[in-house]
Amino acid sequence: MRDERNTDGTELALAGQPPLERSDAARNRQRILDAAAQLLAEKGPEAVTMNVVAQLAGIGVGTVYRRFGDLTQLLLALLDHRERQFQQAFLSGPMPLGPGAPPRDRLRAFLHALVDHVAEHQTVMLAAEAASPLARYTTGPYLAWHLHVSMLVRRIWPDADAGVMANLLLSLCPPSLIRHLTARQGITPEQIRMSIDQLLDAPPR
Amino acid sequence: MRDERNTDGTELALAGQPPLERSDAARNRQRILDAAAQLLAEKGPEAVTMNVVAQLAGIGVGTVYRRFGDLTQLLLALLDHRERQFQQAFLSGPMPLGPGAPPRDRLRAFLHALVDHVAEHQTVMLAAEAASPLARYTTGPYLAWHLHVSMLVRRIWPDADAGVMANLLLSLCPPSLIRHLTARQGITPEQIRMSIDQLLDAPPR
DNA sequence: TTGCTAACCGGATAGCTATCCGCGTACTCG
DNA sequence: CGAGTACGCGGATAGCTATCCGGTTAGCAA
Repeated sequence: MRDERNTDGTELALAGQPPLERSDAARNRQRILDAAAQLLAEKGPEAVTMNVVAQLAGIGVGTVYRRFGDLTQLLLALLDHRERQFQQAFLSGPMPLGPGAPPRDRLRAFLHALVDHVAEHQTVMLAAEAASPLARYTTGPYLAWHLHVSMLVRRIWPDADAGVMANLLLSLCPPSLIRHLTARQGITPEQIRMSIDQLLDAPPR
Repeated sequence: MRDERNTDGTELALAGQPPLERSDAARNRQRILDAAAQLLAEKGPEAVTMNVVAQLAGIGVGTVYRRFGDLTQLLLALLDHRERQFQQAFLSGPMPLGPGAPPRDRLRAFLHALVDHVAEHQTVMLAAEAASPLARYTTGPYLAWHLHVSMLVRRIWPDADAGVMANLLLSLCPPSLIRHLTARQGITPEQIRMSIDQLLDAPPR
């Protein structure tokens, strides 16, 4: 993955704000993530409990809580890598998702991509949502989505409340709904995207 | 308190099918609901736990689970009365919420009313959502909302997938979002209603 | 190398949800 | 009115999340 130690502390002079993680702490963080990922892959999201993760990682449960706060954050940490990819796609990727396209097209492309993104990671996201529903709105990824959509909304509906509107648009694909539609009703992400388009193109006067 | 038996059949509309509840069971159901309502009113939704409810009601915890299945359903049962009022309002109340108005106006009125309804009961609904996020989509109230909105959608967008579209519209006001906006951001239900309108009136080409 | 200290470790613990099963009782039928 | 039985009762239990705190160790400095 990466260096075991941040031996070169001297060079971190200007990045020195975070007080620097001790090497055993960094090692254990990685063990925890590995154990959680393994459990998730082999036995599904139900099996990812703090106790089991700690045991599999060979450390105490208290350590897991100190590193990740709670189960929700541990689960979300597993998605971190994919989340960064997604962010890069809509911040600086190719059109129409990335910059350059008209705001309306970018919004549509973003919502399409978000549906797929959520559908792909529904198990983890749903487990996180179950552990604490309000957490969603304060996670890094959500805030990034919100910022992006707000910007687009300001350009599409100049006199709307962009903050609220962005939240409404994002709530069109919560993990629980995606899961309900795809797993319990046999709906495909494609069908969901079509309905979203129809909703945004809206009013048959 | 009230009648020991459901001889009067108040709730049992046309159903003799359910094999009739034993009197001690009915008495305990009421005690549980009373205890839960009291806890909710006096100490907030956090305090409503199965153990505490059982103790306050003076019965065993096993009984609470047999009567209500799980915490989510117990909490939702507390809303049952209000839920029926709300249903009556959009099924047979005055225009524009009730029948008679153009579908588009009814949909708008329904979403406005739903925002208020959710905002009013956000604490209970949020606790229910936290206990199990997927339950939302299979509760009686949600199914009733969905049926109603589907009907309106079929008339507004005749060639849309009404089922999916209705779910999307309903997910515009999940308890968690309403709570997040009102409690943590200082947004009023009125502002949320305005943004919903703007979204539905949609596209500034 | 040695000593110091802040940070980390992890088992014990409290309180929760949900299930199980032997005991007790309300209702039915003769 | 009296006996049988199906249903309800509720304490004991397992497994979970999250917290706490005394013992331990990594990293730094001399």
